[in-house]
Amino acid sequence: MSIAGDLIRGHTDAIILARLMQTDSYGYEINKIISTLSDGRFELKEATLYTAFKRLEEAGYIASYWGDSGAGARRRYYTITPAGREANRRLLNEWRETKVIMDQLLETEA
Amino acid sequence: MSIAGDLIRGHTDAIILARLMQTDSYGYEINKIISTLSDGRFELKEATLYTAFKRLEEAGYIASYWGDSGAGARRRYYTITPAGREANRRLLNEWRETKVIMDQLLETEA
DNA sequence: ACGAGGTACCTTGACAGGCGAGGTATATTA
DNA sequence: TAATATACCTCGCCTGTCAAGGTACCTCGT
Repeated sequence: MSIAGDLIRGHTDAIILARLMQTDSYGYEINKIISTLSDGRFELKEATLYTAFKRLEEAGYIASYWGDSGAGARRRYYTITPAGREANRRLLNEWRETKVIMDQLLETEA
Repeated sequence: MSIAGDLIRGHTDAIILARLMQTDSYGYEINKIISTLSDGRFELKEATLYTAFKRLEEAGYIASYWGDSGAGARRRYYTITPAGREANRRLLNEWRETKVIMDQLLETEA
């Protein structure tokens, strides 16, 4: 089974920030890692990914710089800002909260 | 903390069907129960709720009938159909899958 | 008698995020 | 030289959420 768009909607930013908490990275790589971490069951579409980068950068949660490529085209690296780390904490808490509530709503026999 | 719309987006149908798996119910009551089950941390907005009923009925997952009201205005009751029970199983599995994947994406130090 | 508040339903229009489709450019390998 | 992988980006559609507004009934206090 694979997980589609609206199920993840609202968590895209959290996923990206979580990656950048580990290390600076660039779009293509982030997508690969997400795919790997989810055992291929989920991947952000490119349009979604780059839209999210733009949104996050405008919000001041990430910053970017051009890095040199190993092989292939040039890479735009992203790094998380202090505000981004803060947002990451908040979004992680929101996700944990969402889990609890959703479980209550879906798994309860009330 | 309370949970906003987009975090739940895509799971609205699952939430409603889960309620109707227990018993027939009507909009106003379903909303109350959802609010109660989530300890007031989440509630579907009315517009969202009625949009969802329409969508679910068109999909053949629920059916409706007018019931008599105890006190107040008339009530439109909803009942889950066999196809709806099937959908409920599928959506519940999707949610469980989503949890696993999201946890891998958000909680992993990879 | 009347107003307030709870019960109960519904629609319209705006908005935002996901994504299909399309485009650009470079490096490697067959 | 063609294919494939790397790598970035934009446009426009679609869909679900929701603020705002509307209708109607019943009860209770004054």
